[in-house]
Parts: sequence; structure tokens; C-alpha cells
Amino acid sequence: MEDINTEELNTDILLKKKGYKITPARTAILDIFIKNKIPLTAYEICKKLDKLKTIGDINEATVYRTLSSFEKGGILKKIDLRKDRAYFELSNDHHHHIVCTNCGEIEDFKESNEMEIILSQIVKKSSKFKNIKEHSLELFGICRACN
Amino acid sequence: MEDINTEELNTDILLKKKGYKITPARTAILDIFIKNKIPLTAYEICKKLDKLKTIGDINEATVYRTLSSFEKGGILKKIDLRKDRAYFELSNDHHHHIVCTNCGEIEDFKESNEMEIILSQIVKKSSKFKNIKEHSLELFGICRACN
DNA sequence: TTGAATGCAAATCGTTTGCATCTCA
DNA sequence: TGAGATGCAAACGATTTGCATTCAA
Repeated sequence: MEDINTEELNTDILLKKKGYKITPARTAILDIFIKNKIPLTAYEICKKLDKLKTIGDINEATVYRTLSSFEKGGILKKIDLRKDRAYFELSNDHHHHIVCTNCGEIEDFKESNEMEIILSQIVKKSSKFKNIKEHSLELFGICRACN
Repeated sequence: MEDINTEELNTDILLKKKGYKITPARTAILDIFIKNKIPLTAYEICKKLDKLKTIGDINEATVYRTLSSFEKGGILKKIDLRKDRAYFELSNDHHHHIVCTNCGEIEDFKESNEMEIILSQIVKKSSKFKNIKEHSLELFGICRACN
């Protein structure tokens, strides 16, 4: 999968690069992810789209379709934060999350280099897999503010 | 949380120990988890219950309520395997999973000891959390059989 | 021009809930 | 006996889908 550098690319160039038709919905949704560096749900995207005066209403179904299409195209990553909805974030910056099970606060963290070694050891011991493509790693606890 | 040794305990003793009323539904559901050492969905539990001649029909709502109650009581753990349903397994044996994104095959693995060190380093760097309670770690790839 | 993208409304599906009834302790 | 457990059906809520219309290329 090609590298995505969302810092330098604008939305339309990125979309074109990935082979997407450029539409107002796609541009706006991608833009939201680039500007908000936090995991977002379909619902949150909808709310943010509603507030944008620069764009007409975008249907919820379109948001879902776009998120899923972006995920398939490798632009977004779906993550499970043990909440009732699916969260998405840009897939360019590999990191994981610590989630407060009380208030929902989310903090990012970078994986240490040893993690790669640990994962490769796990796979080496596996009988059914000879390699892996992805992994989830999310931490859960009560944040300082809630404690 | 108290240790659960499902190898030595029978279902009713375990239930009593945890303060649950002993009912046919609870006994049967817990028994299924003890006998099937794999993650199971509510739907799969229902199917297995249907096949049991030793017990009358148990309603789907009861299964959901029981799973959620067992989770709250620390008997079961809910896990996310990036499928459309929630999976549950006994919480006594700490391990994680490698999931084939093609056929759904699941392999367990034990976490290495270094993982604990890595996690504590992550928390040490955190500004919002001073400790964590749980973490998810699931690996995803294509298994040998699908490759 | 044309296949893909969108809007709208209805459908889907896992899960939850209200309420009457039953059952374990 | 009484609080908690269950069955049943309806509700719920996130997500998906069919279809007619619109639009980017």
C-alpha cells in the first residue's frame, strides 16, 4: 500500500492518487479527518458536515458509504474502542489508543519498537499463520480526571 | 477479581461462588463455555443450546442477558475480532487471538512477559492515565490454509 | 455520455427492553 | 414468599441497501 502523507497532500490530490472520483462529499469528509486528528464516528462526521456552510447537506448513507470506501482504499482505518459505534481515523499515522472507560477520553500513543519483535515471536510460534497484516492494541482504564 | 479455575470447578459451584442464582440457563451456558474453549457469539450459544436435549428452549434474550451478566461478573470477557458480532470467552485464561480475515479461523496465543513491560512504559509516558486495567491485542492476517 | 456517486426511505440485524409470568433460595 | 430470572414481542440503533436521480470525467 502506498504511503499517504496527509500533511503535504491536499484532499483532492490524495483522492485522485487513490483513484477516487472527486466529489464534494469525499473532499469534505477527508478534510475533516485531516483537520481533526482524532478518531471519529459516522455520526460525528455527519454533525461536522452539517455545520459546514461551504457544502450542502450530505446524506448519512453517503457518509457510511464513503467511510467504508475509504477504509477499503486504505485511507482510513476502522478501530474498536469498545463503544457502541465504529471509529475511523487516517491510516497514515500508525498509533494506538488508551481509552477511559468512564468518560470516553482517548489518548494516542506510539508503539515502541520492541512491539515488532514481540509480534514476530508470536507469529513464529503460530501453527496456522506464517505472517500477519495488522494488529489491534488498545488500552483501557480510568483517566486521571475521572479518578 | 478472584481467580476462576474452570478446570476444577463445576458450573454450579462457580456460579454460587460468584453469587449467581443457579438456573438451567446459566448452568447450560457456562457449561458450553467450559467445554468449548473457543470464542463464541450469542448466536452460536443459542444454536448449541437448541441441540441440547437435556434442557428446554432458552430464549435468545436470556442468552444475551446471561452473557452480559457473566461479563459484568468477571466470568466472561467480550472480545472484538472485527466481525459483525460480539464474541465471548472465559476470562480465566488470559490470552489473545490471531484471526484469519479470509476464513475467520481463530488461533489463541499467550502474551509474552515483555508485553507487561511495554505496556507499563506506554502508561508511564501517558499524560492522561496513570494506569490501565485491560488491553486488547488481536492480530489479523491470512492463515496458511487460505494462502 | 455513462458509469459511478448520491439522496431518500425502507430494510436489516445484532442487541436491548418492558412487562407478565415463573422460579430459585 | 419475594426478588430475581425468563419468555415473548416489540423497540432500538447503527449500518446497509434498492432504486431513482444526479454528477464527475
